[in-house]
Amino acid sequence: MPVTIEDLSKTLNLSRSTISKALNDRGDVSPRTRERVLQAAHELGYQPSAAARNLRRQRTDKIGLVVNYPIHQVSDFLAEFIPGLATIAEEAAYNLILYTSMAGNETRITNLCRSREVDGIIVAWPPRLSETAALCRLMSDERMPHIVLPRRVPHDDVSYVAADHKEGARLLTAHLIKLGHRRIGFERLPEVFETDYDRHAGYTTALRQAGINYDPALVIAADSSDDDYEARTFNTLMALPQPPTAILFFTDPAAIKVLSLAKARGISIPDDLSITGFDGILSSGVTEPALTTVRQPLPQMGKLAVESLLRLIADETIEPQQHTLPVELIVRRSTGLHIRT
Amino acid sequence: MPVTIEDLSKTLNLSRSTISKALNDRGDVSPRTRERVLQAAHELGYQPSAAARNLRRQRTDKIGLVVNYPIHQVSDFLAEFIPGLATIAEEAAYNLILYTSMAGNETRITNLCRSREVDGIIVAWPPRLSETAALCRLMSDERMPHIVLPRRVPHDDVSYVAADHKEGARLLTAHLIKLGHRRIGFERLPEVFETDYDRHAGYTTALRQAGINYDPALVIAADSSDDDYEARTFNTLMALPQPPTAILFFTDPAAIKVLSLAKARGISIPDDLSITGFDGILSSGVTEPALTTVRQPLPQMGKLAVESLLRLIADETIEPQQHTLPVELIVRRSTGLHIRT
DNA sequence: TTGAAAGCGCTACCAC
DNA sequence: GTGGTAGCGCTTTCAA
Repeated sequence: MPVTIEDLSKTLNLSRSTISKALNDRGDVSPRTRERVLQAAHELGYQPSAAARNLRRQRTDKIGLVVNYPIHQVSDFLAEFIPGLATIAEEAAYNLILYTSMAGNETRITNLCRSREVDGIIVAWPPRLSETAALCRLMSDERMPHIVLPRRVPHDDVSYVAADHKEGARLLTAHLIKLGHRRIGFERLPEVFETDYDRHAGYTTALRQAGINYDPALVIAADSSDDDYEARTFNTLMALPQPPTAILFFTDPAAIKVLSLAKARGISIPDDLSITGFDGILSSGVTEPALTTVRQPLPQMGKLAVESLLRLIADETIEPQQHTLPVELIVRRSTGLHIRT
Repeated sequence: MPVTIEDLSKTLNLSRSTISKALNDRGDVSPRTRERVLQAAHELGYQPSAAARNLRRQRTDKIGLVVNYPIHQVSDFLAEFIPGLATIAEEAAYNLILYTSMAGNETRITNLCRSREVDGIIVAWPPRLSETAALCRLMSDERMPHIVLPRRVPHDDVSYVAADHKEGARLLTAHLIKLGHRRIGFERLPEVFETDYDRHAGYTTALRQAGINYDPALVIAADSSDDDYEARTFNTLMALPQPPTAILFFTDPAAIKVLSLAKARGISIPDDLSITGFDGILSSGVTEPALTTVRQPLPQMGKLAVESLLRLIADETIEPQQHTLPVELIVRRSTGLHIRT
């Protein structure tokens, strides 16, 4: 049986309240008493029961990380977020509870809110926009502080931390234009709503700034439920009467797959075709050629998400926390000069 | 304010006990009453308070994942474990709480045990053997069910889930021998105790089976606190009067680093030198040449760890759970024939 | 079949 | 400066 405050009380002939005060530095306790209590607590190995504390204080000092996406598809990203998330949380004496299998399950989220087993929720990779909005409203109704990661939500009252995807796509496109490319393929992934929207906006912005006409034939909407979507994007674009000389893929893994596809077809990268990824995962640096890509500041995003959430927990009347973090263009060997013919 | 059992009680004019029984399918409750309770619970949106439940039942339905290693150094592995861990846990109605910054901190682990905020602990990447043993004894003293991952612990009373590193190293070595290599370099990492020991045993076994003499000069003990240890291993071995024609590195990232080191030095892989990694991370498949390596069944290991821990939680008198899982040799292009001179 | 009451371990209020 | 007491929300005897 663990040592309880009652045991201390008996040992020291002091009331439970006094002991509690001494232990929590609350109220007036004589220095001498404090000392005795601390001493005895240490000797007996007293540690307050988390459950009893939680019940009494009506908070748990835990935050929930709700992963709203097939977990194995995002575990790479998770790995980069977790150090930031967990470190900041623990510095603030909070812990992280992982909830992985509640994708799109409103009931389970509702129950999580109502059971009050966490003080706040980080919603990671929520599904399409309408569902995300519904989820957030639901949590608001339950008065559960929450923040969306890593996606921008275009609603004034929703907190989120995201990367600047518009600028990322703009940087990549501008980089290709500078290399002489004029026909630049672009892969979309509409299901990730604002992320997709922002990237597309960055792409068109770069084209406009360079005075290049937007050609809808060069823009392919992919569907990640299709196992082979990157191949489809690639094939569709290369089958065009005038195929592009460069393609922006939606993710690094997509671009990496295309690397081998191209090799198999005798298309040399970057001599015949430049391609880019997005995210800057570890693998993107070791392929042959290494990928030109854009890196999101995942560790900082994780930190910021927790910091913002803690702020929302501390004061629920605070304004929504909306953060868009800068990205970094990484130029490597998968993009090269386009020689005009 | 959340709906409590008391609210239901008032609404239905039933006692709290009856409601609790109806909700938990316990005791005898008339079907009609049961129905009414369930109905009202649903309508009012009742969800039991986790804290109150935990306090009363003296358990939390949570398991702790204590990461005993600088988190950013293992987050890649963590990512591969987490899907298995979390999925199995959630199927059994448990959740995972992450504790990342308690490396080597016995006090914090003790406190975690005493606060009873988890029902069991998975100790991931514990430090050197003696500390691991101390940690496990400590948890045993606190009667906290626990299991070590992903390392074998050579004590009868400690539960663990590990991969078969001995067989992994044996497979790699035998593969190289079959390719004609006789002088095979081997990198050790003593700090990971049994893992290192087992790998070394696999290496020597393969040599012995092939009738090759063990040459201590070919075995380098690395120190991961040295930022550049793989370069040091590589340089030391290649500076030998008779350098090896193949080297087993301790991890994939180490081998990947050496890939570029070798290229910079004009050493062709695998023509001049064969190298292998260990772990089979994603990147190992996209390098040029791709790495020959050994894959640990991380997802299964995660699953098994949770299953075993749940068993220990359910029945603390059960025998220790010790599991060593088979590994898989992945032959790729970083190893090639050695032509005798 | 239902209900009253005790109590899990803690904190906070209010007397003293 | 200290202690008595109530109560957080639930489950579990035990009695009716």
